[in-house]
Amino acid sequence: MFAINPTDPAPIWRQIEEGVRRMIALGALQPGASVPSVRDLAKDLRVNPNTVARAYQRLTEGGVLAVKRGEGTYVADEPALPRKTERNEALRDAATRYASTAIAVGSELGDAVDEVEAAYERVVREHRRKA
Amino acid sequence: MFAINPTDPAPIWRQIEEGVRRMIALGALQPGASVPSVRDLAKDLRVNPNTVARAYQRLTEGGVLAVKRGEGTYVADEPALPRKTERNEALRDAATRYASTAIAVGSELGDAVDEVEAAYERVVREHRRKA
DNA sequence: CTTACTGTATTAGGTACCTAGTACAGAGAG
DNA sequence: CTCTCTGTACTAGGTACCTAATACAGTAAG
Repeated sequence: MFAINPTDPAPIWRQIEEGVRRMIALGALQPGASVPSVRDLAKDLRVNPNTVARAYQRLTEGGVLAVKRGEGTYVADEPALPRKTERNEALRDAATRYASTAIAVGSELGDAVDEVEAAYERVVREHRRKA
Repeated sequence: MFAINPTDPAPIWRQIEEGVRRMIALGALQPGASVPSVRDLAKDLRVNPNTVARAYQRLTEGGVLAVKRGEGTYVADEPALPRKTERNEALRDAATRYASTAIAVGSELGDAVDEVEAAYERVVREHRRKA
């Protein structure tokens, strides 16, 4: 699936939530496809099942996943994307954080942009590989 | 000085540390200039003095700040920049995180880059204003 | 039916972080 | 000298997060 970054200050359940959203956005998880059980994914990521359950629960509430109790969890038929406003807001926040650290370490704008392009392609490639 | 983002999962002391580094990188804090006392900055940021002290201590250990005990804290005469390796690593990590969230919310590479450029200019302008 | 899987809920424990309060030593002004 | 500022150190408390262990209800296969 994807990897958990222990050095990332973000909570693990949020990293899982975002990871699933990435997989769906990139087509590595198609609508209707089944996602690993909480126990399986927890074992895969070396993480507690409760942590995975929390991420799945949030994704279900958000309309991204659909639960068939006792059977499994699946990608929703029409996985809900964040509203345009929320998406822009999230992107803006993330961009601000990135720009802040780029400046803090003494990087020029050009370098920062180059690094983003490289990272974007890298992440896409990484997910396509496992699709 | 700068603002603390409560929604940022990064610890406050790290946000302060990074903020000071930004100010120096942008010239808003010149070498030899005095930085606010731990109590003043704590009051300004609505944060506990111990949290500021922790950030200052790290910056001092890193050669960015110089402490004159009983007198105050100053920007080092030659504030140490992160080594090229560390800088590239930090930038790469940050770029990966940014690209990941951009993809997760369904943004194209172009939008992600545009947002970074806007954020970069915004952060620079914000600091220049208070220099 | 039993067995084995699914998601969900609950409780308890540990760690990291932030807060609050207090105390101490060094430097400068009165 | 006293007074006031500086950074530093320590203890105690609370919250968020992750872990661990257990239990329960629903579904499917044997």
